[in-house]
Amino acid sequence: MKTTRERLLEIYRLLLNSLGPQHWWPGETPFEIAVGAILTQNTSWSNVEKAIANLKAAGLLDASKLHALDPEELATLVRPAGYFRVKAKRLGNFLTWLCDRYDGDMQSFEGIPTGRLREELLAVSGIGPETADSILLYALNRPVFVVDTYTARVMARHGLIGEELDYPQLQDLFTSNLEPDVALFNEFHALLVMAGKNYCKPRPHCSGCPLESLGVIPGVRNSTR
DNA sequence: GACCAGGCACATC
DNA sequence: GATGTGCATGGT
Repeated sequence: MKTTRERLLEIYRLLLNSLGPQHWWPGETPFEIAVGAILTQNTSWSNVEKAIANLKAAGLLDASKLHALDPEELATLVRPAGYFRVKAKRLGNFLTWLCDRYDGDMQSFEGIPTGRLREELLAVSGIGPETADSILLYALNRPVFVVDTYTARVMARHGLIGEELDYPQLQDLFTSNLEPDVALFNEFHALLVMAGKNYCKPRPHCSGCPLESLGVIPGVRNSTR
């Protein structure tokens, strides 16, 4: 009988072998990654790219400059990302926190415990668990496992989880069975997203998925948190 | 034209 | 505490 840890690592290897390294997160600076994390909420990355390109072209991919920008102009720039009024507001909330508390400099996070940083991010209206964790892992290299709808769908589709788990439960499945390894967490989440995009689509039923041969992970239904 | 996309806050029961 | 709804562009 394989342990949950062994099953998870088997999934990881299967995905990595078939899909290859994903080189996440697409973004040149921690700030760009954080902006992308907010803009990609329930939105395809191709749309986010257009919005970030607008910000770059305007020379505004900078916390202080964006913070000083007229909110309506910000909304116009991020329009291609969808939900643009909501996202402009959320970006503004993030910028206010970052500029007021950390002088707009994400380098200032160094030395701050991950747990405290997570709490502060979650206190920003518009930043939920996935966005906070994406920023922590991909922008700040903190060992936090990011889960999302793809993660839940891929795992459920292949019978690896027996029911719908909420965010903390799903996250706990990974973090309590894997060592806190930034590189592993980075690649694993990216691979699960790619598997979700390319194979485990909502419909039609996934086919050709690297995980089709897998069985059920026992004992994850009562994962606590 | 329907469906989907790397969520989140808020209203309502 | 659970469930429902608004938010919006752009690709398939």
